[in-house]
Parts: sequence; C-alpha cells; structure tokens
Amino acid sequence: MFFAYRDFVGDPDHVLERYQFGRAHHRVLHFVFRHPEIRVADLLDILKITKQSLARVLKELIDQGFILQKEGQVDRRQRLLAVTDKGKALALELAKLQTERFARAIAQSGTTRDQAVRFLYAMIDPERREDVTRMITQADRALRGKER
Amino acid sequence: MFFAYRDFVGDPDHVLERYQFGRAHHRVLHFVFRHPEIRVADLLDILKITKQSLARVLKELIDQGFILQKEGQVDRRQRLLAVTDKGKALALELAKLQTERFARAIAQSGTTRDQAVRFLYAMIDPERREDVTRMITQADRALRGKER
DNA sequence: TCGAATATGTCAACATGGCTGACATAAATG
DNA sequence: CATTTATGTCAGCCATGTTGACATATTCGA
Repeated sequence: MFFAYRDFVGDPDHVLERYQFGRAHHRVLHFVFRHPEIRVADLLDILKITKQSLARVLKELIDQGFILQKEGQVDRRQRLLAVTDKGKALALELAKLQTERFARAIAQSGTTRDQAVRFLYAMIDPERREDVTRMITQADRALRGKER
Repeated sequence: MFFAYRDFVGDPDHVLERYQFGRAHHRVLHFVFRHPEIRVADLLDILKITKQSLARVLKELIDQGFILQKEGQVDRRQRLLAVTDKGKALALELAKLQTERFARAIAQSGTTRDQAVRFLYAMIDPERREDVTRMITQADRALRGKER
C-alpha cells in the first residue's frame, strides 16, 4: 500500500514541479475541478485541513491562473471556486497519468476494475465511505446546494 | 486511492501519538522490524530519505528503547539496527491494525487476497517492483550480505 | 603501510505543508 | 440592529523532508 501510493502520487509530482507546485496544490486543483463552484468551507471539509493551510496553496493557484473565485449570487459572502481552462488542462493532465497507471495495474493484475475499486473503497473507514462517494462522484453540494 | 491510503495510515497514527511519534517513526520501525540487523545505508535506500532526516527520527526510537544499534562484527563501521522487544511489540500492534483493515476490505469487497495484492503490486513502477518485493519479503541483504 | 574510499554521525540552514489562536470584514439572518 | 456565518489574514509553531559541509572510524586497494 505504501509503495503503491508512493508511485501513484509520483507521476503527478513530476509534472507539478514545472509550476513549483506540490501535492497540496494537486489535491486542491483536483477537487475544485471535480466540484465546480465549490465553496471554500466545503473544500476544507473534503481536504480536512484548516483554512490557513488552504490559503497559501489556493493563493498560488489563483495567482498563476489555474483557479478563479467568484462571488456567490445567492450568498455574496461566498467565494465560489472553479478551475480556469488552464486549470482544467492541468487537472486533466494529472488525472490522465493516474488513471493510466490504474488501468495498467488492472490489466497486469488480472483483476477487474470493479474489484479494484471495491477493494479500495472497502479500505476506507465505513462511516466515511458515503462522504467519499459523494466527493468522488461530484454529485455534490453543487446539486445539494440547490435544494437548500 | 487517496482516501484508502489516508485511512490505512490513520489507525497507526492514533497509536503512535501515545509516544509522540509520527508516520516517519512508523516507517523506520516497520522496516527495521522486517529487516533485523539492517544497515543504516540500506534503510535509507528503502525509505528514500536522507540520513539527516533519518537521524532525528531514529534517535528518538533509540532513546525510547524501541530500536538498538550494534556494531557490525564483520565491518565495525556499520551500525546494525534491530528492534528491541518493546519495538517488536509496537511494530506488531501497528501491523495488526493494518492487516486487519486489509482483511476486512478483502472480505467486504469480495476480492481475493491474491488479487488485491497483485493489483497493489501492479500499481508500483515496474522497475521498482523487484526491489519492493525484496523489501517486503525481507529476503534481504541479511541474506544477500552473506554472499558478498 | 599509507592514502583513498566507505559507513556513519552531526551541524546549520532551509522548504513544504500541516497546525493553533486571534482578529478583521462583509453579508446574511433572526 | 445584534448576531451569526463565510472568508481572509497575521503571526508563530511543529513535523518531516531537503542540501551542503565537515568529522570520525574503519576498511580496502595499490
């Protein structure tokens, strides 16, 4: 698990160096990409970090034009986050590396995609699985928000 | 993968707090446990960190009596590392948490242990897989060393 | 046997990405 | 209008990684 994860995050790490970014930037970019118009508070909730930690990383992503903020129309206190075209391109480039590794691993191991996914999912704390599903499938508060 | 790994290392993290240890200590303890009489250089090679980074963590593990050093008989420059009984107990306690999670995940996902292992293995960079196997199976330079 | 290479330790400075606490501002809400 | 909420920001701390430089003991090769 340790080595699999190390190499899994290794591919993106190389690309991120080009922009002087680290893994923290990747995570932020990823979830903002998956959740257009996400609120800062919800992003913090997903990442389980403090807003002070997020601030530094987010600022760099915004400064370099990968993410932009806009005022919420409904609630103007909110700064809704979304990736720019540039951000989308990078997010996709990074995701591609990881999904390719994943696909290769499945092919080489003779497992099915479904089994691998179910196994990884089952490694997560039971009480967190639902939350994780929501985060991944982005059937998120972009939708839930509208019901509020 | 991100969430699975996060929770996978989460269990040990709680236990390690008791001793004011972090993940770095866990990794060192784990590999020293798996490789009795490992040389410092080989440990650095496994962990892929610098000796300065290792030094701090290792010192704490030695000071608190989890690991001990002894002079190599063959080469007296070497400081061979091994866990104490106390270190063994902690290593086993931590390993138990993770193997239990692993076993549960396998049972719940309907995958076989073999498939899950092969999948994780296949996630590793092909050129590193052999090394990783050696590290895990501890058919290590404890043996290889004798051939030198 | 002596000089070079090796194994390890250690000092100092620095980067990254977490953390806490405190406080500011603007907007929403009861 | 007072309070709560969403966000931002300042300042300092911690863990764990990095590089570079240098010290010491020991082994090894010419």
